[in-house]
Amino acid sequence: MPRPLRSPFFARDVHAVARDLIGATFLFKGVGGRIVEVEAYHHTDPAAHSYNGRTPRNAVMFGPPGYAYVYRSYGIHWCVNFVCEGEGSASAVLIRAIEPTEGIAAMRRRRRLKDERLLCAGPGRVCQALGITGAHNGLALDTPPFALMAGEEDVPVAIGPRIGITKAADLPWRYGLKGSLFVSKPFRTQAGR
DNA sequence: TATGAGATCAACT
DNA sequence: GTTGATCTCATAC
Repeated sequence: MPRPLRSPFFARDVHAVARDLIGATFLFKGVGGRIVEVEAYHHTDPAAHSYNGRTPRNAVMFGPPGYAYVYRSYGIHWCVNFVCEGEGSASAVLIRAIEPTEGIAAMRRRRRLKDERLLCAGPGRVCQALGITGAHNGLALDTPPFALMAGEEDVPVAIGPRIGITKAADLPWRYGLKGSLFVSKPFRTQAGR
């Protein structure tokens, strides 16, 4: 039986959580799949929303671990993060891509797309496919409508620099499932370099 | 394949 | 007024 991931799982170093989330199953109202790509954001990181202190938008990041931080990106998209470490540490993991396994028909309806690879290949796409919006900011991840289950042990994890940022862009804080066709952009290790 | 514009909101200068 | 943890569509090479 799948093991649910609860608060203690998130009350750890944000990089350990990010790596362990690869291969885990993430569902929202029964729709979702296997997490194949995430990025870590530490509060000491200039690219983190929490770097310059607390604002109404990022307040959830300053709360306890194991909660969802949902924010609007570029005015139109929603992106979901999992709050990590301890209360006030303001670190989080951005969910960037999912391999769809549950509720694929519902995701296709929301995204109006046939290509399964693109349904959840990007942080904005993940929220659109699963139906996550700002209304779900601050909800606990271990109770409905959210559900999180541990995946297989020892999945192969690829690591690389984060995407779409300008500050601290060289830090290798992006984690992915090695060889997955569902990531938003390939990892260099996949391309064989 | 690659680059560019537009959509449109919160935070910051 | 500008920028950004984005995506889609259009046009160009």
